[in-house]
Amino acid sequence: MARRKVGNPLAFAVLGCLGERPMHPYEISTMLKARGKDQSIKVNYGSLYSIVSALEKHGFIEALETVREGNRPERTVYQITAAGEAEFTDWLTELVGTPSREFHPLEAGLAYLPGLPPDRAVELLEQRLAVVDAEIKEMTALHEQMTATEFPRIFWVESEFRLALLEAESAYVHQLAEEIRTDALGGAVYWRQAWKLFLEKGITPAEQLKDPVKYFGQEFAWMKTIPPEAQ
Amino acid sequence: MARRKVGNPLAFAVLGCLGERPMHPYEISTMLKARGKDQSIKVNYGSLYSIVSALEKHGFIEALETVREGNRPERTVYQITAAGEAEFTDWLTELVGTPSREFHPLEAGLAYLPGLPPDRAVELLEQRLAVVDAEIKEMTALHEQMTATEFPRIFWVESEFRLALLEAESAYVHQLAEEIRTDALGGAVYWRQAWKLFLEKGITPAEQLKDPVKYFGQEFAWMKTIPPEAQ
DNA sequence: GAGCTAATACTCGATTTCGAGTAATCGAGA
DNA sequence: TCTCGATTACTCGAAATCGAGTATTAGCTC
Repeated sequence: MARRKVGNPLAFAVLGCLGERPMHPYEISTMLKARGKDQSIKVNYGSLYSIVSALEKHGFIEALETVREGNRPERTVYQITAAGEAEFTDWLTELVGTPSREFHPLEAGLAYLPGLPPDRAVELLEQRLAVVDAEIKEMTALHEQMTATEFPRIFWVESEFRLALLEAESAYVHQLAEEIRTDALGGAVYWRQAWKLFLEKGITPAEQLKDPVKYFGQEFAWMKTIPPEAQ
Repeated sequence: MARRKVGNPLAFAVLGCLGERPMHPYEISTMLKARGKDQSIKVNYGSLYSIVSALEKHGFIEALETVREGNRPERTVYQITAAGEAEFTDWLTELVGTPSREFHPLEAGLAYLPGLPPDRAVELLEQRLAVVDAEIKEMTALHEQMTATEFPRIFWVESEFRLALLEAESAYVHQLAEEIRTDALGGAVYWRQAWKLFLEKGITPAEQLKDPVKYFGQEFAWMKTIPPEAQ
């Protein structure tokens, strides 16, 4: 069984909403948007109704009443149960107190970076930087505005945290692009040469690995000694 | 239809592996582990066979041969197709060049931080810090070791990037915990008071919101003016 | 009062996902 | 040579996921 009976982060947001007062699913979705919680939690509205059912099935929420206004579809109003409140607190405790292994897509990309020619890699890293830096600028402006209107920081720490991560990403990517461009990155020369051999002479990476000394010089003799399980 | 015909990051890793030479699924899984790619890409071995089938169905890989060694189960060896190579390069290009909105679990937690008493929040943030800082230390040591053995940096940039993110997380969480502890965080005083009222007098947050001036003083009059759609 | 757009309030089912299970074989030690 | 745990290699189905679609109504304009 999964660690949580209902594991989708949207379920966490639903419990958070219903902790305030009873609501019907559609109201929950508008509330989440209005509060900007959809900026910090991935809210997929297609999953909302399945998640509400799952929460009800496991006794975290219960139907309070079913109302009909005019000729509109029926709306079931749900309220949180004691078990639901406990689940929410437990979940919140876990989210704050326990780091969980995240896999950033850029990590996956970097793990296969030699799969692109170095110049192309630099180009793409710079393309990413443009978008990331624009977002940093936008968020910074928003934060300044919230500070100016004295909207208490406790209500937007999640946004501050996101900004901190974006700034770290920007700084790292900036530095990496620079180091590739100037061949200051260890292995960059070899990387450049491997792509040159492939593009100009059609020598595939597999062939290159068979005789690294021939293609890259004596200092790459070690490559033969290391089996395919490099690293 | 989804952006990618096979969207699981593991499919990206499978294409990356088969780009090197033909392999059978189980060999792919051991290769990914041996290369440490499972550190940068979420590899769920339960999904491996479904993903390989999906890749084959869409023409990104094809069965090369089916071999049987001794009485072992049959193993189908797959090779990448031209379409598969194109898909891999396109995917890699996207991973490197285009930021995608990530939802860090801590962001979700911070968005509901007032749901915990301030002192408990500090406690949990510090608990997280202990784990994160231990990991930072471990990774730093590993990086030093790789530098010492002259293992080229280009082969571990993904690890450097992860370290950069962890360091940013640590710095932010450290600062936040400190600011809550010292009430330097905007709104922290109100947050503390709200929990005190609730724990000592049983006044629920909902009741408090109805008459903020009474509970928090004149400077919180604005809270009444802002409807539930705060922020 | 006709027509249009935006908002409201869901529903559906094709895929995808993944944990847990299975079963064979290998190798090390007793 | 017997056993037992580790490794090899894969299967299955229950549950989750999510985009895309639908139908109604409110409110606005002309």
